[in-house]
Amino acid sequence: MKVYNTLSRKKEEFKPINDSEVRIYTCGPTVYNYAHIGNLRAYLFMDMLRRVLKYNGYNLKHAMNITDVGHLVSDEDDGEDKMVKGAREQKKTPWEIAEFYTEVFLKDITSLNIEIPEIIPKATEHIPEMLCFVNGLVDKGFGYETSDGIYFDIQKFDDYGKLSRANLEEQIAGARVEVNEEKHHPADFALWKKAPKEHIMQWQSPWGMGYPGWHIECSAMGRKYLGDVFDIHTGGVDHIPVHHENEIAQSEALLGKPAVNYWMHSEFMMVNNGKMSKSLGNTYTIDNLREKGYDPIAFRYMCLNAHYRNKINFTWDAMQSAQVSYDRFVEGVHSHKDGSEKVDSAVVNEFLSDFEEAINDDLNIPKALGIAWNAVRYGKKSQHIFELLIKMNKIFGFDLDKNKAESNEPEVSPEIQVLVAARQQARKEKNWKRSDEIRDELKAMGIVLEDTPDGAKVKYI
RNA sequence: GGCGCCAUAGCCAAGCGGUAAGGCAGAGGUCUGCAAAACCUCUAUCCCCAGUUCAAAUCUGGGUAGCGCCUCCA
Repeated sequence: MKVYNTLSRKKEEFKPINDSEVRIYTCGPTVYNYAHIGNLRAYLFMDMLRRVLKYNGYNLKHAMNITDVGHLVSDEDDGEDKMVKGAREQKKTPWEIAEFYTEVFLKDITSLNIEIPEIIPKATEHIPEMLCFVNGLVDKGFGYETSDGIYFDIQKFDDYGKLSRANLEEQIAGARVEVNEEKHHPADFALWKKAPKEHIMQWQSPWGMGYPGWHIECSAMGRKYLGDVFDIHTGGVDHIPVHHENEIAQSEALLGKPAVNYWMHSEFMMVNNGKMSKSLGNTYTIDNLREKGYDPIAFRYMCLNAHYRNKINFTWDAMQSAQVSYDRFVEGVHSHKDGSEKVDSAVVNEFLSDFEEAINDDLNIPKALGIAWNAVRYGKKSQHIFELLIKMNKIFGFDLDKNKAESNEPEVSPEIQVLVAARQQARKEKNWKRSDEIRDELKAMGIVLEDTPDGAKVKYI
């Protein structure tokens, strides 16, 4: 299989360090708020990567951190810290907040059929590893102490900026960089911060009480669970310029060699062609989708319909389109379940090989989905096609097993049941007028009937 | 100011040099008492200009539009 490596800006043949087990690190969430659908897209990408690797027979050792220490104390603009503030008002500790949102996050990704990585380390439980990492860097001369913390000296690391290919000098000339006289270089970043007394979370260190810098946790936990050198590191594109650049600097400075072979990044999700961010207030959560009647898996479908390295523009129209497509896709798959027509195995094999070629070409899931549709729409109904689609679904991860009709069957009140029965009776008597009256009546109540051979199906609008 | 991404039908979106996947919407049809649902059929020459090539949506150069990052953010 081929994957696009941000470091080389090219698709490369994927060669794992260890033939049987692929080691991956994914930058996980900071659990201080609800994850929005843009965040979730990144984990959908991670899930695709996992599934394609497994499809190719690899075992996975995959770590995704939970960042539960960081900017909880900051007094940012009020818009965003409402959750945190609210939680504080409820007299919760940062640990309780973290626990709450970690649980919500895991529930959210589960509702999208995202497989949970093998290892979910929490930052607060790895302070010793981080301190060890920082110490190592200081010993090697890459870290230095200032009055407020320990900083990484990027000028000592020749390759700084190689991932984003940023020209530091030029960037700094035009960028707003806070002046910190004590830093050797404006872009030097904190490995460890000394904590003011009022800082909520702090730990003992060789430099007094403090808390870890924003980048060190991933380097330290990745190394602990995956070893000095591992295969793939993933994250969102926003991590390229700073977070991952800094991880590279830390790890390579300490190890004297690259720690990661392939860097993979997923693009952003836009809303109405613009940026989606908490600070703009245009973010949606999984629950928001549910409130509007959308199945989380239909959102999954929407994301799978675009390549992970391209932006997706989220609109409610697109969401609606995805829901309809997804429902029809599932129904289409089932239409082959009991099919008895014969399909040449060459046809099935061609679908499969096209499919495999697509997923192995840097996770071209949208193309694979198109191929699956061609199989669904294939002229003959056949169990062989059904089995093929089931196999493909190892990648897609849709809810094919659940009977959609059943899972969507709403609770029908006795009052409505009476009306439905009355209409059935009228239809039996070919009293179309009465029958249509009842249908209109129900429609006014927000209920739509679909006549099937097994009777009328009740649907809420 | 610097770095980077992108521009394909009404909408979403593949395609990466050999003559435009797929989905939604729309139109027509089958089915149905009528609807609905489902199913079938149909609908583009790829932002503009120039170039390379037997051949370009795909490569090169120049425009134009949009977007992202450079500050916490997937």
